[in-house]
Amino acid sequence: MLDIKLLRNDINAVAEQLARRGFELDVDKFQALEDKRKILQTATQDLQNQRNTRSKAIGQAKAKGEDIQPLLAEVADLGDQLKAAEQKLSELQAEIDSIVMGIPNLLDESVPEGNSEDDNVEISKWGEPTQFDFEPKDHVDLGLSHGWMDFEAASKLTGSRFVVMRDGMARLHRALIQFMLDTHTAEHGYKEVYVPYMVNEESLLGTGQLPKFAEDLFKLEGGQKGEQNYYLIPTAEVPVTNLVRGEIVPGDDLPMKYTAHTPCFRSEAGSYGRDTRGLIRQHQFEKVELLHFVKPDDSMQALENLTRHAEIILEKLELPYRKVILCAGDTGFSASKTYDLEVWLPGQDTYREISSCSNMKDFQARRMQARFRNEAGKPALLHTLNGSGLAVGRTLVAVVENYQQADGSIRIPQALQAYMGGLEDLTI
RNA sequence: GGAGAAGUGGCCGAGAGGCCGAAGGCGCUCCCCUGCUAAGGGAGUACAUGGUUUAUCCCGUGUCGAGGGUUCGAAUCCCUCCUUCUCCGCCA
Repeated sequence: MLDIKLLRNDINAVAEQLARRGFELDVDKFQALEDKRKILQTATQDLQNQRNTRSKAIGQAKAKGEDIQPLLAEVADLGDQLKAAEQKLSELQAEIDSIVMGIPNLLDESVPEGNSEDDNVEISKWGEPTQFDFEPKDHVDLGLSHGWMDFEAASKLTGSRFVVMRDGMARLHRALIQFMLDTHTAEHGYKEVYVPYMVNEESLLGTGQLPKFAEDLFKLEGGQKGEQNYYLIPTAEVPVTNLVRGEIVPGDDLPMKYTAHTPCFRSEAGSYGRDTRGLIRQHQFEKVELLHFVKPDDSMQALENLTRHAEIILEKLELPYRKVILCAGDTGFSASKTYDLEVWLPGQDTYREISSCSNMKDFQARRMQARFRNEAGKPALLHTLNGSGLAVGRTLVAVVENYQQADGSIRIPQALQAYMGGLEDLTI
């Protein structure tokens, strides 16, 4: 959520900024609503003031034993007026809120212009695309031929875009998770957290998945109390970031760095026909997430650090990758600046996204009222960041494809061997 | 799942229709006193938001778990929900 004051004072500059990412802000509509709000709110508060003053007078008169009937007559219709005014104001406020909640974050100055992923800019490259002296297969062929991946079984159990993994592949998948968590906690200073995989609506509003992107989520029916409906998390970003929702943390506690492994559930609405083959785009996948809560001045540096922590996983696994900065049109709703890490996939003969690291600045914090006590002792919004470190399913794909041998076996990266009981190869 | 109890500022805790944004204590900040230590005295100390503009000040409004209701007036009374605790049951 953007600062409402910024919208009131400098809406044209905001609109101009948002146009960079292709978002059109209806300036006239917003200002018309704001003008109405100002008048209505002043009037309402004036009525409230009258009510309070007169009620107080009644109380004092009563205490002195005076006759309060004349006073009561004076306030007779005040209540109805007030109720009507409050009603109108809250309707108007709701309308303004829904507009404001639908406005994306302002982009950082360093974000390049552009409309789509084709305009993203490569920042750096690590390693070279893996060379083979045979025709490399993609992970689906490799997985199927050994019975390691079973998409048919998964579709029987559930449906399309799920997988069953068996034997060494299932273990390799698990090993990756342990390896990533251990690296981030032992070497990068993160605290590990375990969080719910279902969250309520407030949490999704806080991180920005709602109200705009409901169709991307799995919403649960039944089994929950009251009228509250739960959602499956689309990323650990939601539960972990919401840990600070409504909190005022001591300034000395910042920066806070958390890592969490969770499954992620995405409906992938609107992506029909894309990446239907294999593990690239599943309804359920595992991810190890990195999150920072920092003071505003530190967030740009924190984004560099966080991205670097994700890069190190790829380097330890010796997987060639490149780092790109997302252009204005490709940067996500809540993000101010995003780096994607793209790993080399021989099966697709291209780089594919494996991590996305973003600085949300105060956008999520404002929605969540996540604050810290600054030097002056006053509460101030903190900054939130998150990134994948890494997407486990896609990392598995990268390992399988880059480490494949001519005979169809998979070499196990050095860094993972300890997590595989010393195993050096996955063979049939 | 059943029975009961409770949610008040950074923390503890009083408050039971009006004089309550809220006693008192702890903590924190500033000042005074004190040779050091320990102790003592004084002042200040919630958040959001409107007027209102970078900010301060001032005035107003809202907030005592959340949302409704009763009332001229609600932390206080009523209803619904959420959460926590205790006991019982069930369970990985």
